[in-house]
Amino acid sequence: MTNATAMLTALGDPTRQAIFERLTDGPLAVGQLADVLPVSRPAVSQHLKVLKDVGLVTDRQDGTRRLYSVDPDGLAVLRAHLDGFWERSLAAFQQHANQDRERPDHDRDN
Amino acid sequence: MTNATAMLTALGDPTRQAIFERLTDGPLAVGQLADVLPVSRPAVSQHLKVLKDVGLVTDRQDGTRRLYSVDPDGLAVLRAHLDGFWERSLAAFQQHANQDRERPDHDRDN
DNA sequence: GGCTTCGGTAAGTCGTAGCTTACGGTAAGC
DNA sequence: GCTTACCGTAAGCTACGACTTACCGAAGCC
Repeated sequence: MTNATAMLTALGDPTRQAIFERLTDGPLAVGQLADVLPVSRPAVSQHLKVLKDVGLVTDRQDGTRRLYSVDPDGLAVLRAHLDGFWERSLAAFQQHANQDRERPDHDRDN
Repeated sequence: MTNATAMLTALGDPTRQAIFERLTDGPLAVGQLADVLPVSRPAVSQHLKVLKDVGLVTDRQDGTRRLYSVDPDGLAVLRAHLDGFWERSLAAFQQHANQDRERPDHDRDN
């Protein structure tokens, strides 16, 4: 399982999506996230661990608090993977279109 | 739950990731996918239904078979959502950097 | 009309992911 | 030192989702 697929799996959970989306607006502490989200603080902490393990967020100490932010590098990896999907599907589509043009009689494709 | 978040949730499952990735190389029938993947044909069928419901794939009849392909429009929506993450996190990062420059004596903000 | 291929759906099992409460540990403030 | 604020981890419960087998329908082929 590559990094990008692990990131996709991590972002599969709606709560983690919400956490990550909040972090895109700027760094937040665990308690701040728990105040906004409909889950307990330990739950947020566990989700952050998952996001951190796959490289989507980073954490830094700030006194007694711990600030989490999105990791631009991790997000870049995920975007690159999606771009790969895009290019390959586009290429496959074009090839399919060409095959249709070469065989205009073709078959039933609806 | 917007379309993009639903797509992310759908792609959270590794098997669905594998299915989707195969489809980026071109259209495939259910049986063809099941032959390659380590799960049964009904399982593939169920996963395809999920991917179809969120708009990531489309299906078309081909005789007794049913061909599935990635939906470029759906994939575009997902990419746009990721781009939103990217831009917002970048903006937040720049703002944070500016704040640090304005107050080099370090801070405690809130 | 049979027969085969292909695929969607129903029903049921089982593992695990997500959540909670409870606890311990560290840093700041008095 | 004591207390408070903040957070991570352990333990345990529960719900859900991914999978299987079994069944049935639809489209081609003889």
